[in-house]
Amino acid sequence: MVRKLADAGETDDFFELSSFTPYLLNQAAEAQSDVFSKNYRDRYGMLRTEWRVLFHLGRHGDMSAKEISDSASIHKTKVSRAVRALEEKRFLTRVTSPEDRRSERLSLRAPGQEAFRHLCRAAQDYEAALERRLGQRDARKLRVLLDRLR
Amino acid sequence: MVRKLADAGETDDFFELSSFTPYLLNQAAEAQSDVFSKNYRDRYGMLRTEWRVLFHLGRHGDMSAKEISDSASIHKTKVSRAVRALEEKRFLTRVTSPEDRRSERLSLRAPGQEAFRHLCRAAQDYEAALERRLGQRDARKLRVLLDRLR
DNA sequence: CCTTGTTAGTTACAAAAGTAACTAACAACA
DNA sequence: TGTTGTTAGTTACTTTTGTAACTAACAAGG
Repeated sequence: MVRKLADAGETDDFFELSSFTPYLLNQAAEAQSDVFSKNYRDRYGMLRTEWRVLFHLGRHGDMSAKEISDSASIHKTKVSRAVRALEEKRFLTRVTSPEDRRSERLSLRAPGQEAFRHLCRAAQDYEAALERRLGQRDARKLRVLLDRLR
Repeated sequence: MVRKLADAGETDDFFELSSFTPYLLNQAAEAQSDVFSKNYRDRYGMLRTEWRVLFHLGRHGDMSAKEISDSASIHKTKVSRAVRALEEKRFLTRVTSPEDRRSERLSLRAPGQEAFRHLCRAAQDYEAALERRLGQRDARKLRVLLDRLR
């Protein structure tokens, strides 16, 4: 844990990357994401952004790409690509908005709604498993702390 | 926090993406990484993997790419590219190992060592600031929890 | 109408990362 | 020595992401 710089005796470098918070955050995020991504990747061939867009549509009802982009803080090009992918998977339809022909109303189709419900259940199960693993107190504490870091 | 699926009354969907742990983890990790990356990106034009490789060399003294790859859990192609970039920046040299001519001994040059020390200080400062922000207890708790999630 | 400026969304291009296949060197053993 | 298998590291190819430029539509003021 504690060691000096290779040869120079001048620096007292009591620093380990493996206990550096941004590093730990990244490792943990990657590990969790790898595990959960199986749910949308293996069964639906979805990417993370697609699952997020699908979620927002399922959660909030019809929205425009702009609204998703704003509410989910996803860049508009990522949303644009995710929408196209979801459209090709027949998970949603788009209809040009009558009051503003620049924007499109995005709606989940039946298969999209089904995927949404299935993935929500999977997410809830995942969260429950995590909670069992960490204990309810710690799981909640973790969420609070992470929220403060955003 | 609590809402039903758009119109179908059958599903009780008490689930918010914004309190889903993998999502929070990702948001927090990205936010922190964005902030700290300025340190190695703006001043040295380094990528995250390059900073990690530099760190391991500074921390453990001369190593081979394979050793870095193993000890840091970074895929060998990423290490390979990072090593080349660091070499082009004149931060390290490579010498073919005499006892195994497949592998190369990587050594930090003076500018690399300086960058290492500077970035370690920056990381320590960053960690200290985070600790002030969260409080020592919570900062430590966070690290412990993140460690359990890897 | 006709500018000027803004907005929704797409496309094109460049940067980064993952995967697989490759080269060169080693090791072990018939 | 020749064969077979393994390892260190690189390269080629593909996928994903980021950035900038673009198109079409709107809005406000002259």
